[in-house]
Amino acid sequence: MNLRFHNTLSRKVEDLRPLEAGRLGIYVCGPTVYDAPHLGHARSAVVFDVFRRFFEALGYNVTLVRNITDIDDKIILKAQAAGTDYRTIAERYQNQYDAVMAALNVRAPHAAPRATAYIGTCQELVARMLRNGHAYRSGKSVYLAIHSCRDYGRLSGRSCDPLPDISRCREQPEKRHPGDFALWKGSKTGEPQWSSPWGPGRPGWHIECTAMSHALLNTPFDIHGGGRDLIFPHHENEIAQSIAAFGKPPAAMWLHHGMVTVGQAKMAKSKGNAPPLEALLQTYPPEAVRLFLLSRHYRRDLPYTESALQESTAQLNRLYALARRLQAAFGNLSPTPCRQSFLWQRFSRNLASDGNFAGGLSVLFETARDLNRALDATVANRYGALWRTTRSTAADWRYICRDILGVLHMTAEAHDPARHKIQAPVLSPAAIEGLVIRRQAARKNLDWGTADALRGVLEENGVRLQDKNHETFWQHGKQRGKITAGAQCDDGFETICQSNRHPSTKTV
RNA sequence: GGCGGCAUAGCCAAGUGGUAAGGCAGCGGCCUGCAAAGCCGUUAUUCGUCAGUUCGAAUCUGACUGCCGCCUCCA
Repeated sequence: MNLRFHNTLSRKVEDLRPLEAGRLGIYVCGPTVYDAPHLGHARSAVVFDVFRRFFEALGYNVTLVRNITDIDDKIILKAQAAGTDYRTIAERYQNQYDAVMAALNVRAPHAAPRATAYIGTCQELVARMLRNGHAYRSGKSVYLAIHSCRDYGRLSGRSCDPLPDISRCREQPEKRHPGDFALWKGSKTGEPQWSSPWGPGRPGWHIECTAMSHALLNTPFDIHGGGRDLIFPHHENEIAQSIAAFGKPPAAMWLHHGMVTVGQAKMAKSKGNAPPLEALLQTYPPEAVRLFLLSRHYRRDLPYTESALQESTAQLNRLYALARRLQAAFGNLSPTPCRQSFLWQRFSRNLASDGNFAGGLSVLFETARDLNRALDATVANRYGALWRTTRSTAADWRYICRDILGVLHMTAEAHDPARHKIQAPVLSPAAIEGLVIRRQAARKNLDWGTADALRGVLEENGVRLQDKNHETFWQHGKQRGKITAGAQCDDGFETICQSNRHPSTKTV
Protein backbone atom coordinates (compact mmCIF):
# COMPACT_ATOMS: atom_id res chain seq x y z
CA MET A 1 0.00 0.00 0.00
CA ASN A 2 1.38 3.39 -0.96
CA LEU A 3 1.37 6.07 1.66
CA ARG A 4 0.48 9.31 -0.04
CA PHE A 5 0.58 12.72 1.55
CA HIS A 6 0.28 16.32 0.53
CA ASN A 7 3.73 17.85 0.58
CA THR A 8 3.61 21.58 1.21
CA LEU A 9 6.87 21.94 -0.66
CA SER A 10 5.43 20.69 -3.95
CA ARG A 11 1.77 21.43 -3.21
CA LYS A 12 1.03 17.96 -4.46
CA VAL A 13 0.08 14.63 -3.00
CA GLU A 14 3.19 12.48 -3.21
CA ASP A 15 4.30 9.00 -2.27
CA LEU A 16 5.98 8.91 1.10
CA ARG A 17 9.25 7.07 0.53
CA PRO A 18 11.22 6.52 3.73
CA LEU A 19 14.81 7.74 3.40
CA GLU A 20 15.85 4.56 5.15
CA ALA A 21 13.78 1.45 4.51
CA GLY A 22 11.39 0.66 7.32
CA ARG A 23 12.13 3.79 9.34
CA LEU A 24 10.41 7.14 9.59
CA GLY A 25 11.82 10.17 11.34
CA ILE A 26 9.18 12.78 12.11
CA TYR A 27 9.68 16.19 13.66
CA VAL A 28 6.64 18.18 14.73
CA CYS A 29 6.75 21.71 16.03
CA GLY A 30 5.31 21.71 19.52
CA PRO A 31 4.09 24.61 21.61
CA THR A 32 5.77 27.66 23.02
CA VAL A 33 4.85 27.23 26.65
CA TYR A 34 3.78 30.68 27.72
CA ASP A 35 0.05 30.07 28.19
CA ALA A 36 -2.60 27.39 28.66
CA PRO A 37 -2.97 24.93 25.79
CA HIS A 38 -6.03 25.23 23.56
CA LEU A 39 -7.79 23.08 20.96
CA GLY A 40 -5.34 24.12 18.26
CA HIS A 41 -2.45 22.57 20.16
CA ALA A 42 -4.56 19.50 20.75
CA ARG A 43 -5.31 19.16 17.06
CA SER A 44 -1.65 19.23 16.18
CA ALA A 45 -0.80 16.66 18.82
CA VAL A 46 -3.71 14.35 18.01
CA VAL A 47 -3.23 14.47 14.24
CA PHE A 48 0.42 13.51 14.45
CA ASP A 49 -0.35 11.00 17.19
CA VAL A 50 -2.68 9.17 14.81
CA PHE A 51 -0.16 9.33 11.99
CA ARG A 52 2.46 7.89 14.30
CA ARG A 53 0.16 5.09 15.51
CA PHE A 54 -0.80 4.30 11.94
CA PHE A 55 2.78 4.17 10.69
CA GLU A 56 3.76 1.96 13.61
CA ALA A 57 0.84 -0.33 12.91
CA LEU A 58 2.14 -0.67 9.36
CA GLY A 59 5.41 -1.87 10.79
CA TYR A 60 7.56 1.24 10.47
CA ASN A 61 10.14 2.01 13.08
CA VAL A 62 8.98 5.54 13.85
CA THR A 63 10.85 8.21 15.73
CA LEU A 64 8.55 11.09 16.54
CA VAL A 65 10.09 14.23 17.98
CA ARG A 66 7.96 17.06 19.28
CA ASN A 67 9.82 19.98 20.77
CA ILE A 68 8.94 22.37 23.55
CA THR A 69 9.96 25.98 23.09
CA ASP A 70 10.75 27.07 26.62
CA ILE A 71 12.56 30.31 25.93
CA ASP A 72 11.02 33.16 23.96
CA ASP A 73 9.93 36.80 24.21
CA LYS A 74 6.50 36.02 25.56
CA ILE A 75 7.73 33.67 28.23
CA ILE A 76 10.23 36.29 29.32
CA LEU A 77 7.61 39.04 29.39
CA LYS A 78 5.25 36.89 31.40
CA ALA A 79 7.97 36.00 33.87
CA GLN A 80 8.95 39.64 34.28
CA ALA A 81 5.33 40.63 34.84
CA ALA A 82 4.97 37.92 37.47
CA GLY A 83 8.31 38.76 39.04
CA THR A 84 9.57 35.26 38.52
CA ASP A 85 12.01 33.23 36.48
CA TYR A 86 11.28 32.25 32.87
CA ARG A 87 11.75 28.60 33.88
CA THR A 88 8.87 28.81 36.32
CA ILE A 89 6.53 30.02 33.60
CA ALA A 90 7.74 27.50 31.05
CA GLU A 91 7.48 24.62 33.48
CA ARG A 92 4.00 25.59 34.59
CA TYR A 93 2.61 25.61 31.07
CA GLN A 94 4.56 22.63 29.93
CA ASN A 95 3.07 20.66 32.78
CA GLN A 96 -0.40 21.80 31.73
CA TYR A 97 0.32 20.85 28.15
CA ASP A 98 1.59 17.41 29.11
CA ALA A 99 -1.36 16.78 31.40
CA VAL A 100 -3.89 17.76 28.76
CA MET A 101 -2.24 15.68 26.04
CA ALA A 102 -2.14 12.70 28.37
CA ALA A 103 -5.84 13.18 29.08
CA LEU A 104 -6.42 13.19 25.34
CA ASN A 105 -4.63 9.85 25.14
CA VAL A 106 -1.86 11.31 23.01
CA ARG A 107 1.10 8.97 23.22
CA ALA A 108 4.25 10.63 24.45
CA PRO A 109 6.54 11.30 21.50
CA HIS A 110 9.81 9.39 21.41
CA ALA A 111 11.57 12.61 22.30
CA ALA A 112 10.23 15.91 23.64
CA PRO A 113 13.31 18.12 23.69
CA ARG A 114 13.31 21.57 25.24
CA ALA A 115 15.11 24.39 23.46
CA THR A 116 17.16 25.40 26.48
CA ALA A 117 18.69 21.94 26.62
CA TYR A 118 20.17 22.47 23.14
CA ILE A 119 21.82 25.86 23.45
CA GLY A 120 25.20 24.34 22.68
CA THR A 121 23.91 22.68 19.51
CA CYS A 122 22.32 25.96 18.45
CA GLN A 123 25.66 27.72 18.86
CA GLU A 124 27.47 25.09 16.83
CA LEU A 125 24.99 25.63 14.03
CA VAL A 126 25.34 29.39 14.15
CA ALA A 127 29.12 29.03 13.98
CA ARG A 128 28.73 26.74 10.99
CA MET A 129 26.51 29.20 9.17
CA LEU A 130 28.98 31.99 9.84
CA ARG A 131 31.80 29.82 8.52
CA ASN A 132 29.78 28.99 5.44
CA GLY A 133 29.24 32.68 4.79
CA HIS A 134 25.46 32.58 5.11
CA ALA A 135 25.29 34.45 8.39
CA TYR A 136 26.70 37.73 9.63
CA ARG A 137 27.29 39.43 12.95
CA SER A 138 25.69 42.75 13.53
CA GLY A 139 25.55 44.56 16.84
CA LYS A 140 25.31 41.91 19.55
CA SER A 141 23.45 39.47 17.35
CA VAL A 142 23.94 37.07 14.48
CA TYR A 143 21.62 37.06 11.48
CA LEU A 144 21.01 34.75 8.58
CA ALA A 145 21.24 36.35 5.13
CA ILE A 146 18.28 34.90 3.30
CA HIS A 147 19.59 36.02 -0.09
CA SER A 148 22.48 33.65 0.28
CA CYS A 149 20.23 30.60 0.61
CA ARG A 150 19.00 29.01 -2.55
CA ASP A 151 15.28 28.46 -2.90
CA TYR A 152 14.42 30.86 -0.09
CA GLY A 153 10.66 31.35 -0.22
CA ARG A 154 9.91 28.10 -2.01
CA LEU A 155 7.96 26.49 0.84
CA SER A 156 5.74 29.48 1.47
CA GLY A 157 5.51 30.52 -2.16
CA ARG A 158 7.10 33.92 -1.92
CA SER A 159 10.29 35.44 -3.18
CA CYS A 160 13.04 37.34 -1.41
CA ASP A 161 12.23 40.54 -3.27
CA PRO A 162 10.18 42.30 -2.37
CA LEU A 163 10.12 40.72 1.04
CA PRO A 164 8.58 41.47 3.30
CA ASP A 165 6.28 44.46 3.43
CA ILE A 166 8.67 46.67 5.32
CA SER A 167 5.97 48.99 6.56
CA ARG A 168 4.76 46.19 8.81
CA CYS A 169 8.10 45.57 10.42
CA ARG A 170 9.74 47.33 13.25
CA GLU A 171 12.78 49.20 12.19
CA GLN A 172 15.72 46.88 12.57
CA PRO A 173 18.79 48.73 11.38
CA GLU A 174 21.07 45.85 12.31
CA LYS A 175 19.75 43.75 9.44
CA ARG A 176 21.14 43.96 5.95
CA HIS A 177 17.85 42.89 4.48
CA PRO A 178 14.47 43.18 6.18
CA GLY A 179 13.85 39.47 5.62
CA ASP A 180 16.99 38.41 7.44
CA PHE A 181 16.31 36.89 10.83
CA ALA A 182 18.18 36.44 14.09
CA LEU A 183 20.03 33.21 14.73
CA TRP A 184 21.47 34.49 17.98
CA LYS A 185 19.90 37.37 19.87
CA GLY A 186 22.25 39.51 21.88
CA SER A 187 20.72 39.84 25.31
CA LYS A 188 19.16 42.95 26.77
CA THR A 189 19.61 43.63 30.44
CA GLY A 190 17.45 41.54 32.70
CA GLU A 191 16.83 38.83 30.14
CA PRO A 192 17.96 35.24 30.54
CA GLN A 193 21.21 34.72 28.69
CA TRP A 194 23.83 32.20 27.76
CA SER A 195 27.42 33.00 27.01
CA SER A 196 28.55 32.52 23.44
CA PRO A 197 31.39 33.42 21.08
CA TRP A 198 29.26 36.42 20.05
CA GLY A 199 28.59 37.62 23.55
CA PRO A 200 25.80 36.80 25.99
CA GLY A 201 22.44 36.11 24.41
CA ARG A 202 19.88 33.49 23.51
CA PRO A 203 18.96 31.52 20.42
CA GLY A 204 16.56 32.92 17.82
CA TRP A 205 13.16 31.35 17.39
CA HIS A 206 13.93 29.11 14.43
CA ILE A 207 17.38 27.82 15.25
CA GLU A 208 16.26 25.52 18.07
CA CYS A 209 14.19 23.37 15.70
CA THR A 210 17.07 22.97 13.29
CA ALA A 211 19.36 22.09 16.20
CA MET A 212 17.04 19.59 17.83
CA SER A 213 15.86 17.88 14.67
CA HIS A 214 19.44 17.51 13.50
CA ALA A 215 20.60 16.24 16.87
CA LEU A 216 17.79 13.72 17.28
CA LEU A 217 16.91 12.69 13.72
CA ASN A 218 19.82 13.78 11.59
CA THR A 219 19.47 15.85 8.43
CA PRO A 220 17.56 15.14 6.33
CA PHE A 221 14.71 13.27 8.02
CA ASP A 222 11.42 12.09 6.54
CA ILE A 223 8.60 14.32 7.70
CA HIS A 224 8.44 17.76 9.19
CA GLY A 225 5.02 18.72 10.50
CA GLY A 226 3.18 21.50 12.19
CA GLY A 227 0.37 23.99 11.90
CA ARG A 228 -0.15 25.80 8.64
CA ASP A 229 0.54 29.07 10.37
CA LEU A 230 4.14 27.97 10.83
CA ILE A 231 4.91 27.73 7.12
CA PHE A 232 6.10 31.31 7.10
CA PRO A 233 8.35 32.39 8.56
CA HIS A 234 9.21 29.51 10.86
CA HIS A 235 9.52 26.58 8.50
CA GLU A 236 10.81 28.68 5.64
CA ASN A 237 13.58 29.84 7.93
CA GLU A 238 14.30 26.35 9.17
CA ILE A 239 14.92 25.32 5.58
CA ALA A 240 17.21 28.30 5.08
CA GLN A 241 19.16 27.42 8.22
CA SER A 242 19.54 23.84 7.18
CA ILE A 243 20.78 24.89 3.73
CA ALA A 244 23.13 27.38 5.33
CA ALA A 245 24.55 24.88 7.79
CA PHE A 246 24.45 21.58 5.91
CA GLY A 247 23.78 22.48 2.31
CA LYS A 248 20.58 20.45 2.28
CA PRO A 249 16.97 20.94 3.36
CA PRO A 250 15.90 19.40 6.67
CA ALA A 251 13.03 17.19 5.55
CA ALA A 252 11.80 15.37 2.49
CA MET A 253 8.14 15.99 3.17
CA TRP A 254 6.30 18.83 4.89
CA LEU A 255 2.88 18.16 6.38
CA HIS A 256 0.78 21.06 7.62
CA HIS A 257 -2.55 20.79 9.33
CA GLY A 258 -5.28 23.43 9.24
CA MET A 259 -6.31 25.79 12.00
CA VAL A 260 -9.04 25.34 14.55
CA THR A 261 -11.33 28.30 14.02
CA VAL A 262 -13.87 30.03 16.21
CA GLY A 263 -16.61 31.99 14.49
CA GLN A 264 -14.66 32.12 11.23
CA ALA A 265 -11.47 33.36 12.81
CA LYS A 266 -8.41 31.42 13.75
CA MET A 267 -8.33 30.26 17.33
CA ALA A 268 -5.47 32.00 19.02
CA LYS A 269 -4.40 32.97 22.45
CA SER A 270 -3.66 36.45 21.19
CA LYS A 271 -7.25 36.81 20.01
CA GLY A 272 -8.68 35.67 23.30
CA ASN A 273 -11.12 33.34 21.57
CA ALA A 274 -9.62 30.07 22.72
CA PRO A 275 -11.53 28.17 25.38
CA PRO A 276 -9.02 26.56 27.74
CA LEU A 277 -8.72 22.88 26.99
CA GLU A 278 -8.77 21.91 30.62
CA ALA A 279 -12.24 23.38 31.00
CA LEU A 280 -13.42 21.74 27.80
CA LEU A 281 -12.26 18.38 29.05
CA GLN A 282 -14.40 18.81 32.15
CA THR A 283 -17.47 19.21 29.96
CA TYR A 284 -16.78 16.67 27.24
CA PRO A 285 -15.12 13.27 27.35
CA PRO A 286 -11.51 13.56 26.15
CA GLU A 287 -12.19 10.85 23.60
CA ALA A 288 -15.04 12.90 22.16
CA VAL A 289 -12.62 15.81 21.78
CA ARG A 290 -10.32 13.43 19.93
CA LEU A 291 -13.14 12.36 17.62
CA PHE A 292 -13.97 15.99 17.02
CA LEU A 293 -10.37 16.80 16.14
CA LEU A 294 -10.34 13.91 13.67
CA SER A 295 -13.74 14.68 12.19
CA ARG A 296 -12.42 16.76 9.34
CA HIS A 297 -9.53 16.33 6.94
CA TYR A 298 -6.38 17.39 8.76
CA ARG A 299 -5.38 19.96 6.16
CA ARG A 300 -8.62 21.88 6.39
CA ASP A 301 -9.58 24.38 9.03
CA LEU A 302 -11.74 22.91 11.75
CA PRO A 303 -14.53 25.13 13.04
CA TYR A 304 -15.04 24.75 16.76
CA THR A 305 -18.62 24.82 17.99
CA GLU A 306 -20.34 23.48 21.07
CA SER A 307 -22.74 21.48 18.95
CA ALA A 308 -19.87 19.80 17.11
CA LEU A 309 -18.48 18.58 20.43
CA GLN A 310 -21.92 17.42 21.51
CA GLU A 311 -22.18 15.50 18.26
CA SER A 312 -18.81 13.88 18.84
CA THR A 313 -19.95 12.95 22.34
CA ALA A 314 -23.01 11.25 20.87
CA GLN A 315 -20.77 9.38 18.44
CA LEU A 316 -18.50 8.27 21.23
CA ASN A 317 -21.43 7.01 23.27
CA ARG A 318 -22.57 4.99 20.32
CA LEU A 319 -19.14 3.45 19.82
CA TYR A 320 -18.94 2.56 23.50
CA ALA A 321 -22.44 1.06 23.40
CA LEU A 322 -21.18 -1.33 20.74
CA ALA A 323 -17.98 -1.97 22.68
CA ARG A 324 -20.15 -2.95 25.62
CA ARG A 325 -22.15 -5.37 23.48
CA LEU A 326 -18.95 -6.85 22.08
CA GLN A 327 -17.53 -7.29 25.56
CA ALA A 328 -20.69 -9.06 26.67
CA ALA A 329 -20.72 -11.30 23.60
CA PHE A 330 -17.05 -12.14 23.18
CA GLY A 331 -15.27 -11.15 26.37
CA ASN A 332 -11.82 -9.71 25.83
CA LEU A 333 -10.99 -9.74 22.17
CA SER A 334 -7.58 -10.49 20.78
CA PRO A 335 -5.62 -7.25 20.51
CA THR A 336 -3.79 -8.43 17.41
CA PRO A 337 -5.04 -6.91 14.19
CA CYS A 338 -5.69 -8.83 11.05
CA ARG A 339 -3.91 -6.97 8.26
CA GLN A 340 -5.74 -8.98 5.65
CA SER A 341 -9.19 -8.12 6.90
CA PHE A 342 -11.57 -6.20 4.72
CA LEU A 343 -12.06 -3.69 7.52
CA TRP A 344 -8.35 -2.97 7.93
CA GLN A 345 -7.91 -2.69 4.19
CA ARG A 346 -10.69 -0.18 3.84
CA PHE A 347 -9.67 1.79 6.88
CA SER A 348 -5.98 1.94 6.09
CA ARG A 349 -6.62 2.89 2.49
CA ASN A 350 -8.33 6.01 3.78
CA LEU A 351 -5.55 6.91 6.19
CA ALA A 352 -2.86 6.20 3.63
CA SER A 353 -4.50 8.55 1.18
CA ASP A 354 -3.34 11.82 2.66
CA GLY A 355 -4.71 11.10 6.11
CA ASN A 356 -8.40 10.88 5.35
CA PHE A 357 -9.53 10.53 8.94
CA ALA A 358 -13.15 11.33 8.22
CA GLY A 359 -13.24 8.65 5.56
CA GLY A 360 -11.66 6.15 7.94
CA LEU A 361 -14.14 7.08 10.62
CA SER A 362 -17.04 6.46 8.26
CA VAL A 363 -15.73 2.94 7.65
CA LEU A 364 -15.75 2.34 11.39
CA PHE A 365 -19.32 3.57 11.74
CA GLU A 366 -20.46 1.40 8.84
CA THR A 367 -18.79 -1.54 10.50
CA ALA A 368 -20.41 -0.64 13.80
CA ARG A 369 -23.81 -0.94 12.15
CA ASP A 370 -22.83 -4.26 10.59
CA LEU A 371 -21.60 -5.59 13.92
CA ASN A 372 -24.79 -4.58 15.67
CA ARG A 373 -26.83 -6.33 13.03
CA ALA A 374 -24.70 -9.43 13.28
CA LEU A 375 -25.02 -9.48 17.06
CA ASP A 376 -28.78 -9.24 16.71
CA ALA A 377 -28.77 -12.07 14.21
CA THR A 378 -26.53 -14.41 16.15
CA VAL A 379 -27.86 -14.16 19.69
CA ALA A 380 -29.34 -17.63 19.36
CA ASN A 381 -26.44 -19.24 17.53
CA ARG A 382 -23.03 -18.86 19.08
CA TYR A 383 -21.37 -21.51 16.98
CA GLY A 384 -22.20 -20.58 13.41
CA ALA A 385 -19.91 -19.12 10.77
CA LEU A 386 -21.47 -15.68 11.16
CA TRP A 387 -20.56 -15.70 14.85
CA ARG A 388 -16.94 -16.44 14.06
CA THR A 389 -16.59 -13.80 11.35
CA THR A 390 -18.34 -11.32 13.57
CA ARG A 391 -15.88 -12.06 16.33
CA SER A 392 -12.93 -11.49 14.07
CA THR A 393 -14.34 -8.26 12.63
CA ALA A 394 -15.10 -7.14 16.15
CA ALA A 395 -11.48 -7.69 17.14
CA ASP A 396 -10.24 -5.60 14.21
CA TRP A 397 -12.78 -2.89 14.90
CA ARG A 398 -11.79 -2.67 18.53
CA TYR A 399 -8.12 -2.64 17.58
CA ILE A 400 -8.49 0.21 15.10
CA CYS A 401 -10.56 2.32 17.47
CA ARG A 402 -8.21 1.82 20.37
CA ASP A 403 -4.77 1.57 18.82
CA ILE A 404 -5.01 3.82 15.77
CA LEU A 405 -7.62 6.42 16.60
CA GLY A 406 -6.85 6.30 20.29
CA VAL A 407 -10.44 6.10 21.44
CA LEU A 408 -12.32 3.33 23.27
CA HIS A 409 -9.24 2.58 25.32
CA MET A 410 -11.20 2.41 28.53
CA THR A 411 -13.21 -0.66 29.28
CA ALA A 412 -16.74 -0.32 28.03
CA GLU A 413 -17.91 -0.40 31.62
CA ALA A 414 -15.71 2.49 32.66
CA HIS A 415 -17.10 4.81 29.99
CA ASP A 416 -19.99 6.72 31.39
CA PRO A 417 -22.23 8.46 28.89
CA ALA A 418 -24.37 9.89 31.67
CA ARG A 419 -21.53 11.78 33.25
CA HIS A 420 -21.29 14.08 30.29
CA LYS A 421 -24.98 14.42 29.65
CA ILE A 422 -26.41 15.52 32.93
CA GLN A 423 -25.10 17.92 35.47
CA ALA A 424 -26.72 16.63 38.55
CA PRO A 425 -26.84 17.31 42.25
CA VAL A 426 -25.18 14.53 44.16
CA LEU A 427 -27.28 11.75 45.65
CA SER A 428 -25.80 9.14 47.92
CA PRO A 429 -25.88 5.53 46.73
CA ALA A 430 -28.10 4.64 49.68
CA ALA A 431 -30.58 7.33 48.69
CA ILE A 432 -30.60 6.12 45.10
CA GLU A 433 -31.08 2.51 46.04
CA GLY A 434 -33.89 3.41 48.37
CA LEU A 435 -35.72 5.09 45.49
CA VAL A 436 -34.96 2.27 43.08
CA ILE A 437 -36.29 -0.30 45.53
CA ARG A 438 -39.40 1.71 46.05
CA ARG A 439 -39.87 1.98 42.31
CA GLN A 440 -39.52 -1.78 41.95
CA ALA A 441 -42.20 -2.31 44.52
CA ALA A 442 -44.47 -0.01 42.55
CA ARG A 443 -43.69 -1.87 39.34
CA LYS A 444 -44.50 -5.16 41.00
CA ASN A 445 -47.88 -3.74 41.93
CA LEU A 446 -48.33 -2.49 38.34
CA ASP A 447 -48.49 1.02 39.76
CA TRP A 448 -46.92 2.61 36.67
CA GLY A 449 -47.75 6.14 37.76
CA THR A 450 -45.62 5.83 40.87
CA ALA A 451 -42.88 3.95 39.01
CA ASP A 452 -42.61 6.65 36.35
CA ALA A 453 -42.64 9.41 38.93
CA LEU A 454 -39.77 7.77 40.79
CA ARG A 455 -37.87 7.40 37.55
CA GLY A 456 -38.48 11.11 37.04
CA VAL A 457 -37.09 12.01 40.44
CA LEU A 458 -33.99 9.92 39.81
CA GLU A 459 -33.42 11.31 36.33
CA GLU A 460 -33.71 14.84 37.56
CA ASN A 461 -30.93 13.99 39.98
CA GLY A 462 -28.74 12.59 37.24
CA VAL A 463 -29.41 8.94 37.88
CA ARG A 464 -29.94 6.73 34.85
CA LEU A 465 -31.96 3.58 35.13
CA GLN A 466 -31.99 0.54 32.94
CA ASP A 467 -34.51 -2.23 33.48
CA LYS A 468 -33.50 -5.74 32.56
CA ASN A 469 -35.62 -8.71 33.47
CA HIS A 470 -35.81 -8.69 37.26
CA GLU A 471 -32.92 -6.35 37.78
CA THR A 472 -32.64 -2.61 37.61
CA PHE A 473 -29.23 -1.12 36.89
CA TRP A 474 -28.60 2.40 38.06
CA GLN A 475 -25.81 4.77 37.28
CA HIS A 476 -24.96 8.11 38.80
CA GLY A 477 -21.75 9.77 37.77
CA LYS A 478 -19.09 7.18 38.36
CA GLN A 479 -21.22 5.24 40.80
CA ARG A 480 -23.31 2.37 39.66
CA GLY A 481 -25.16 -0.58 41.06
CA LYS A 482 -28.05 -2.92 40.57
CA ILE A 483 -31.10 -3.83 42.54
CA THR A 484 -32.70 -7.22 42.19
CA ALA A 485 -36.45 -7.40 42.51
CA GLY A 486 -37.59 -8.11 46.06
CA ALA A 487 -34.82 -6.19 47.81
CA GLN A 488 -35.76 -4.52 51.04
CA CYS A 489 -35.69 -0.82 51.70
CA ASP A 490 -33.28 0.62 54.21
CA ASP A 491 -34.78 2.54 57.03
CA GLY A 492 -35.22 6.14 56.25
CA PHE A 493 -35.92 5.91 52.55
CA GLU A 494 -39.13 7.77 53.17
CA THR A 495 -37.13 10.74 54.33
CA ILE A 496 -35.03 10.57 51.19
CA CYS A 497 -38.09 10.53 49.01
CA GLN A 498 -39.49 13.49 50.88
CA SER A 499 -36.32 15.51 50.59
CA ASN A 500 -36.11 14.89 46.89
CA ARG A 501 -39.68 15.72 46.13
CA HIS A 502 -40.00 17.92 43.13
CA PRO A 503 -43.00 19.77 41.68
CA SER A 504 -43.25 17.28 38.83
CA THR A 505 -43.50 14.38 41.25
CA LYS A 506 -46.76 15.39 42.87
CA THR A 507 -48.45 12.29 41.48
CA VAL A 508 -46.40 10.21 43.93
C1' G B 1 -1.63 44.44 -2.65
C1' G B 2 1.21 39.35 -2.87
C1' C B 3 0.75 33.97 -1.99
C1' G B 4 -2.48 29.90 -0.80
C1' G B 5 -7.09 27.40 0.45
C1' C B 6 -12.37 26.46 0.64
C1' A B 7 -17.88 26.39 -1.13
C1' U B 8 -21.58 18.91 -1.13
C1' A B 9 -28.70 17.65 2.58
C1' G B 10 -31.55 20.98 8.57
C1' C B 11 -26.33 20.66 10.71
C1' C B 12 -21.22 18.24 10.46
C1' A B 13 -18.47 15.81 6.65
C1' A B 14 -15.99 12.04 2.77
C1' G B 15 -15.70 11.55 -2.32
C1' U B 16 -10.77 14.70 -7.51
C1' G B 17 -13.66 11.81 -14.63
C1' G B 18 -18.24 6.73 -14.51
C1' U B 19 -23.25 8.30 -12.16
C1' A B 20 -23.50 11.31 -4.26
C1' A B 21 -19.73 7.41 2.14
C1' G B 22 -20.50 8.26 7.15
C1' G B 23 -22.22 10.97 11.51
C1' C B 24 -25.68 14.25 14.28
C1' A B 25 -30.62 15.93 14.48
C1' G B 26 -35.68 14.58 12.58
C1' C B 27 -39.54 11.27 11.05
C1' G B 28 -41.95 6.10 10.61
C1' G B 29 -41.55 0.99 12.44
C1' C B 30 -39.59 -3.23 15.76
C1' C B 31 -38.28 -4.05 20.92
C1' U B 32 -39.75 -2.08 25.98
C1' G B 33 -45.47 -1.47 31.08
C1' C B 34 -42.87 3.49 30.20
C1' A B 35 -37.91 4.59 29.24
C1' A B 36 -32.74 3.64 27.88
C1' A B 37 -29.75 0.94 24.54
C1' G B 38 -30.05 -1.56 19.94
C1' C B 39 -32.02 -2.81 15.07
C1' C B 40 -34.77 -1.73 10.32
C1' G B 41 -36.61 2.02 7.00
C1' U B 42 -36.50 7.20 5.58
C1' U B 43 -34.02 12.42 4.55
C1' A B 44 -29.30 15.75 -2.02
C1' U B 45 -32.19 13.55 -9.95
C1' U B 46 -27.91 16.69 -6.99
C1' C B 47 -22.56 18.97 -5.25
C1' G B 48 -21.91 28.24 -4.74
C1' U B 49 -23.27 30.73 -9.99
C1' C B 50 -22.47 30.85 -15.30
C1' A B 51 -20.02 28.99 -19.53
C1' G B 52 -16.64 25.26 -21.74
C1' U B 53 -13.98 20.28 -22.53
C1' U B 54 -15.89 15.07 -22.58
C1' C B 55 -19.82 9.52 -24.55
C1' G B 56 -19.91 10.93 -19.41
C1' A B 57 -18.07 16.31 -14.57
C1' A B 58 -19.24 17.30 -7.49
C1' U B 59 -14.55 15.88 -9.74
C1' C B 60 -10.96 19.00 -15.51
C1' U B 61 -10.76 24.43 -17.78
C1' G B 62 -12.28 29.68 -17.70
C1' A B 63 -15.12 33.64 -15.58
C1' C B 64 -17.99 35.29 -11.48
C1' U B 65 -19.81 35.40 -6.26
C1' G B 66 -18.96 34.45 -1.14
C1' C B 67 -15.81 32.87 2.98
C1' C B 68 -11.03 31.84 5.23
C1' G B 69 -5.59 31.53 6.19
C1' C B 70 -0.43 33.40 5.75
C1' C B 71 2.59 37.90 4.56
C1' U B 72 8.21 37.89 10.97
C1' C B 73 3.20 36.35 18.10
C1' C B 74 1.19 31.74 16.23
C1' A B 75 -0.58 24.55 16.61
